[in-house]
Amino acid sequence: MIQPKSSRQVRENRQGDVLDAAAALFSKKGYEGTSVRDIAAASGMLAGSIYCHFSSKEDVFLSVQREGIRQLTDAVQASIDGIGDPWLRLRAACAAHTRVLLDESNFAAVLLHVTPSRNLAVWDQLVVLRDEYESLFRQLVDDLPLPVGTQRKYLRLAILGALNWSHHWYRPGRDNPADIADQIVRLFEIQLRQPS
Amino acid sequence: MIQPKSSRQVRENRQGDVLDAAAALFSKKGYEGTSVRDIAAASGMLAGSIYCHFSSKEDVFLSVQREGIRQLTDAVQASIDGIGDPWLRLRAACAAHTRVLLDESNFAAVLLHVTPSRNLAVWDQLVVLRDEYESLFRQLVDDLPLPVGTQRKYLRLAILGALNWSHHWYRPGRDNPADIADQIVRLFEIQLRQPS
DNA sequence: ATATTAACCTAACATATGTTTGGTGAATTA
DNA sequence: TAATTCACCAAACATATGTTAGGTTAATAT
Repeated sequence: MIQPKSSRQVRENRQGDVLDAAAALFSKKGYEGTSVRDIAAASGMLAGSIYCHFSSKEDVFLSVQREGIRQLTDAVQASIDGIGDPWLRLRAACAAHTRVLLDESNFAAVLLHVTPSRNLAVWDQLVVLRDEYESLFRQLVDDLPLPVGTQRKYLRLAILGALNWSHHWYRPGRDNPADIADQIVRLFEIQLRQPS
Repeated sequence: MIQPKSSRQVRENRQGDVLDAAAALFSKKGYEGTSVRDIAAASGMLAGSIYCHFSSKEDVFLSVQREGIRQLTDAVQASIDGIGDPWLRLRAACAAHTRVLLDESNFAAVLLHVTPSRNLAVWDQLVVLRDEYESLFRQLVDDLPLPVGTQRKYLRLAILGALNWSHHWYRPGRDNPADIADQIVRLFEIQLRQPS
């Protein structure tokens, strides 16, 4: 027998359905390119029903972004847990970041690649969210033993940029997220790793 | 005396005005976020008049992209002209690429950062254009003397990714495009460079 | 059994969208 | 000077948009 769901379970799942659908659509068609009717249809309801769960289209978008941050943060923090060597920590974090971005969900893809018109009210909140997440990597890079004078800021931005850009050329099956991250970090690591 | 313009000159300038306005708007608000009326207003005309110069909104978009490619290609090719050392050639090319992307025009920014819904008819043409441009960098990276086993594909993608991503954090005045490119390329170059 | 809740639908609202049609007026050509 | 061209406007078209108001239905609580 199909499990009967309580109404609260149903409600929560439906919220999740909407977010899943929204993440997929935002990721594929952008913010303005996705209509509330698109999202509703993809979650098996009609446009107006969305407003039972979210107060506006912007609200849906913001929720998707928050979920993206959550997934990335959780994955990165779990990946470095118990690892001591600074370069290995960075490599693990980058692999997790890339895995979530490329494979696991559309939420991270929306967070990193979908930029709605800057005049949205949510804009400021998004910047804060992203900065918080980036500070994770700031810490990881700061912990690296590097030659004096190495510009850690550019190192951090270059690594994250190179990884994030993989979203544009990644093809599932042909490439592998963990490989991509490893290969890219190595390009920086080989040169900069200090003999210990 | 202000030079009197022939009607053909006027027409061409107006076409250019429309493209400038479109590039600025596409870059700021995305493809779907920009309306034909927006573009028209920013070029001092009404929506319908756009169709005197372009056959559709997609056509405007494609023209912006083509101009972006043209600017990037010209700048990069001019920048490496006469330079022999492979690493210096790469550095020059990256500086030119970054300069055009960040400072000189919105056209390159649209080309690299604005992705309309994939079901646009122009999509295939865009991919071809971008691939052509990227092959310039493929050549530059192939010409580098590198330690055996270095994955040139990832090196190329990492460099371009890191540079392109600068568009997300670049702030005019605080950073400098040429510096950004130089600092980033140096991160790869310092020890990958072979003693000659 | 009754009252209440809340997820969802139906239908509409005001506005925005890409595009077309036919006209105007100034510049170019003959 | 008369004819022609062409950039542009005015107005409309069909459709799509975000959002709201009110009704329906099934599950929950009393």
